[in-house]
Amino acid sequence: MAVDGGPQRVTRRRVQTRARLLDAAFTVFAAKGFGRVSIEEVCEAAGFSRGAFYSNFATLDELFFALYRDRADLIARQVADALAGDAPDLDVPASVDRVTDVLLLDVDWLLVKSDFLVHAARDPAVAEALLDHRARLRQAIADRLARARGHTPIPAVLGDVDGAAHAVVAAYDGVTVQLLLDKDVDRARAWLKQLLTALLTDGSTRFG
Amino acid sequence: MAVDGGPQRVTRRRVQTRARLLDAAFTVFAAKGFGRVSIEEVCEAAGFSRGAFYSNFATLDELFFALYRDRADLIARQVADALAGDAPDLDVPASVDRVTDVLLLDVDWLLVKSDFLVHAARDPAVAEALLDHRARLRQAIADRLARARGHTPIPAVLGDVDGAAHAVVAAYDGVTVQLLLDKDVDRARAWLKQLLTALLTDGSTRFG
DNA sequence: TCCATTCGATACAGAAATGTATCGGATACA
DNA sequence: TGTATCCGATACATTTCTGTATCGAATGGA
Repeated sequence: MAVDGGPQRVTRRRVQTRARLLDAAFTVFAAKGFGRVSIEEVCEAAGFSRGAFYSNFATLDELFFALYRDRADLIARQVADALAGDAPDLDVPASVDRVTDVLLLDVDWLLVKSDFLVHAARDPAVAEALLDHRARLRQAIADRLARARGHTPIPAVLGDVDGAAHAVVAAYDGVTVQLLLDKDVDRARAWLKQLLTALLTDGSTRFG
Repeated sequence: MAVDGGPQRVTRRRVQTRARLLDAAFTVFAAKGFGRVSIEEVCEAAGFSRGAFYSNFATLDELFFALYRDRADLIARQVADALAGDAPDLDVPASVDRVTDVLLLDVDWLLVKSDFLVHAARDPAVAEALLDHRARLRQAIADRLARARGHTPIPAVLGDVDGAAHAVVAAYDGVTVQLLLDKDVDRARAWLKQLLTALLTDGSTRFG
């Protein structure tokens, strides 16, 4: 029943069951959307009965939260890794390429993440968790930008590196929206790179 | 039953019933999210029985689509009006202020719009409608930017005015995401203005 | 291997949502 | 005003989902 205090012995079987439920949920959520999925459907996709579900989670919301946390942590780590490895003298565009590839890798994840967003938008507790994750993501980006200052100065309008990191995330979110509609990953990547370039590098060359 | 061919006489009463259903749906969708709302709840909020609903719509999806179309058209017209009235010699920042105020006016609408986005992301026909609306929005922005060229040149990295309009929409979407989580409209507006300024004006002043 | 504990399947009851068929009152038009 | 048509309320049948209680099987430690 996923009660507080929980089980004393955490069985190996239990861990696998939980993982399979989460994986199945990801697939089903991506395909139909969180709002249109029943507990039964998740169990069926995982090859379990509802008994297994109620033994591991209290509600579908709880499962969704666990699912999001697991995957979001994974992504955040990937981004941090992708950026932390850079030598300080590498220019920002190279990092932009790398982080863009990580962030726009899996459309299914973007779908689930968007579901989670609209879910969080109506539940302050969930919203806080999402804001936390976004803060971690921004931090990884800000750290990278801080190391690059001097090589690639940041536009003054954005303020400091935190402001710039904020802008990067906003660009990412903005490009994501378009990608969700046209499903064109390559275009989205190119477009995100272009946007980030416009935001982070000196745009002294103009036309008009 | 909202069948093809529909009713011969479109009664006055029918028009009002439909409008009241749409208004009630907007309220309920904003509060609970599309995925968690039943036909019954919409009817109750509107003060009708389910008979009224089925007389006007076949499914909740159909109602949602009509709801989105009505409101989105309204917003698009407001944006177009806000921008079209500008004298060509007014600078872009003034337009930025104006369009920002229109776009980030109503958090409830942003909530519903986001629901519609994740809905559209899983239904190509709906996605096309949403892409259409976005194209209209971009057009209004591109038109305004085209008139401003010379006064405020566009960064070369963004390409032409269409690219710049694309960037404006992306920034809008990106800021919307953050707003949905922290619900801070004033901050979102200030932040959007800052982003648009960074994107559209010459960022020659740097720090680092 | 034995056994205490836990895990997940099954069965059941109740609730909620859906869609339809029908009927009385409202509405537009002559 | 009369009347054919339409609109929305009501009642009903059905499906779907949920949550719980119970039980046999699996598991991990002695």
